[in-house]
Amino acid sequence: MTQRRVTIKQVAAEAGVSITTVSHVLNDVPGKRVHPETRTRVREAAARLGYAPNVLAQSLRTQRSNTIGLVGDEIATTPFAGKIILGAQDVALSRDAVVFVVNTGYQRDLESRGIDELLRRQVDGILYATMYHRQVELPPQLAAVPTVLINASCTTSGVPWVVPDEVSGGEDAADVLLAAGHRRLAFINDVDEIPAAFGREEGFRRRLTAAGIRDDDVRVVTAETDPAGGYEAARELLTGDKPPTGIFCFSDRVAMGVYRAAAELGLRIPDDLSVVGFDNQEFIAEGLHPGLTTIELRHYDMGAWAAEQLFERIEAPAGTRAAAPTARLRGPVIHRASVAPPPAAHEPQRRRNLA
Amino acid sequence: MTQRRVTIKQVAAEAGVSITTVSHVLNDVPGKRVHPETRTRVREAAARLGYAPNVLAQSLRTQRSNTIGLVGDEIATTPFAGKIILGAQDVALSRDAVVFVVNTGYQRDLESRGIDELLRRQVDGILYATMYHRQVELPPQLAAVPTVLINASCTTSGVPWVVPDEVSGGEDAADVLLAAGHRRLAFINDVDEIPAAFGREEGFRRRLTAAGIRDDDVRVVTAETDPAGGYEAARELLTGDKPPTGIFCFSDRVAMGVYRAAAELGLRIPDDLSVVGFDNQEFIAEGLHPGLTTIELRHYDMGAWAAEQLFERIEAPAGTRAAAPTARLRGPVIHRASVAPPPAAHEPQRRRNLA
DNA sequence: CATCTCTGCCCAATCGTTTTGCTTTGAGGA
DNA sequence: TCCTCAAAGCAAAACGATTGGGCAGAGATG
Repeated sequence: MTQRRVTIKQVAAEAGVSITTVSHVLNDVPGKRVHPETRTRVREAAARLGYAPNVLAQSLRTQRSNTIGLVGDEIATTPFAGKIILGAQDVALSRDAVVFVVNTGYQRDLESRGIDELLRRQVDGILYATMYHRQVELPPQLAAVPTVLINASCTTSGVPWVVPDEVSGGEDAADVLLAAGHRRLAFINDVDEIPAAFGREEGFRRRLTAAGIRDDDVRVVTAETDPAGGYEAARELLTGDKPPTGIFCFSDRVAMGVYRAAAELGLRIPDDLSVVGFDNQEFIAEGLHPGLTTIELRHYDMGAWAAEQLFERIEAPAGTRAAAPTARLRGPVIHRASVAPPPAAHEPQRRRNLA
Repeated sequence: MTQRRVTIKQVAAEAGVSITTVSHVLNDVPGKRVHPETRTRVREAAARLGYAPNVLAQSLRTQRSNTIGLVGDEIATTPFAGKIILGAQDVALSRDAVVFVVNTGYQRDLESRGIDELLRRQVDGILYATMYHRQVELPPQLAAVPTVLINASCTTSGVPWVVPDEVSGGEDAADVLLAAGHRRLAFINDVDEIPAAFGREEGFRRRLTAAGIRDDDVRVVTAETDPAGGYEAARELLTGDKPPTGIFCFSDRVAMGVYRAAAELGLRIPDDLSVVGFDNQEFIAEGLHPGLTTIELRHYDMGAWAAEQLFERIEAPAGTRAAAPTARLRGPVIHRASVAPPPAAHEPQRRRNLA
């Protein structure tokens, strides 16, 4: 099996020229003159034999492997991650490059192993992704090779990164609820002190105060980022006095818990309670009933942006070190059916929708 | 940046020997005699310089790249897929190999592009995975290289494959419900005619008849494999006469719809209705309330099994073509809280639980 | 007719390894 | 003193490409 692949030498023989010439015509080397007739002869020979250059040999010679690595703590184990891979892969493939994927879990040694293995294979660059938006310290080995961060920022200068725009995510969530007419709101935030938590809360609060909502009409509580956490938090919010008419959830999974709490309390969504999620996690946001209005996390685009940047840096001649670009990607709000005007009754605030 | 990596030549210089000798000692080439003292001198030099062989050069020479490819239609875009990647990667890394991931979507040309790109990089073998268990025709290019199928079977002989054991999945689901005492059951199957649909139904039915359940006490309906489909199907099942007390769902997403239908009809799970899912799709099975009892799909293990097989075949000397092994992996049932004995009342059948 | 200038092509070095033979050295036997 | 042989190490040829520098031959030029 595995019959030997056809090499440049065979093409040369078939076309009756030297391998040099074959290389010249197949690569369209500028400044090299070869007779048009010979050109087509070579091309035809190559086509006839089904020749495709051996990338290993090519890479060895040119010191460019057309291969990038994607390493991350949970790059393969969460639903988001796949999208990152996909984004990166799509731009890679558009440049005839291929992507190594290394999932490190949270074992520092595995990460190190993986990166070494990639470097030994002369990857042109590495995408370093984290599952949750956070700040990281770069593994030292990465200094040797162009690197771009995904879903993470870092203090080392000169390293581009891309993260979700948490603040405007919070703003957008607020806007959706405000636009529907809600004036008493809550945010179920993550317990962990991470950029996503800070940012979303900041954006959310900012828009509410800008809209003139009084401080004691907005409650921010924290909970575990899962359905159980959301359930607990929502029960507490909804059974207290002056319950919110709209709840913004740190994640779709949290929203899942809110749905349950609402159902138990006899509150219909969206008639009695509006809910906005975060992530647009397929299977949840779409699967809930009614469909969950939520803010999308643009994992595909982060992967693609990062890959673009990476190739940019790989191709830039050594000296040209432009300042490292960074990006905060603003996710669109995905409108489904979980937001509606608040129930008309017993609202102390001015009421606007007098049909 | 990207300071040149240290090569074998530098190690040789540092140790004061030829590169031949360095190679001999570092690879422990059997039958080659080199003085113990020289050995340690070389080893120390290598360590001091932090030498790691260039895999590209190595591969070029040895025709073995220690690299495998994982290509699949949705290898990166579904929650399952990640587990497959992970399983494959883990066994690969344990052999100092690395995994290329190529997601092809359903575009035949992209698939072809991707595979070519992998072959040009001399991958030692390829794992070919499909998202849904089905039968496939192998891309012709794969004939050139060892291949193992994941989640798919194929008619080409000599190609190992691994798939979920659908039949025993159906059996296990039946057993769970039977053991709880249910005698009137339903299966919401997939509309598509795929192995998963056939197999699960076969297993499910087999156990029921073996348990003496009468044919008109088991209903099998089909629905789209999503919450909406499950909802519709469940409503119909539960509002008809002689409604089932236990429902086996083709997938956890379908079960999600069943939960909603039950809630609407005032049926509590598991008191009034028992539900069994399939997939153990994190975030759903666990996130539903009460937690969904379901059959796990062992994606990680499929990835790992396939990778093992692949390396086995790669390492087997050319002539040794053992018959291609195949495997059906039986998933464990994950017990949560959605199954309980049927309600005691108004059962026409013999009643057993007379507390 | 000698020289110059293109044109069209090829030689050989190189990338960093592995691997197949040598070659060198010194000890031991005749 | 010479020969043989094992031990220890090295030179050089791959692997399959790219690339800088030639080199032959045909026209053009003086």
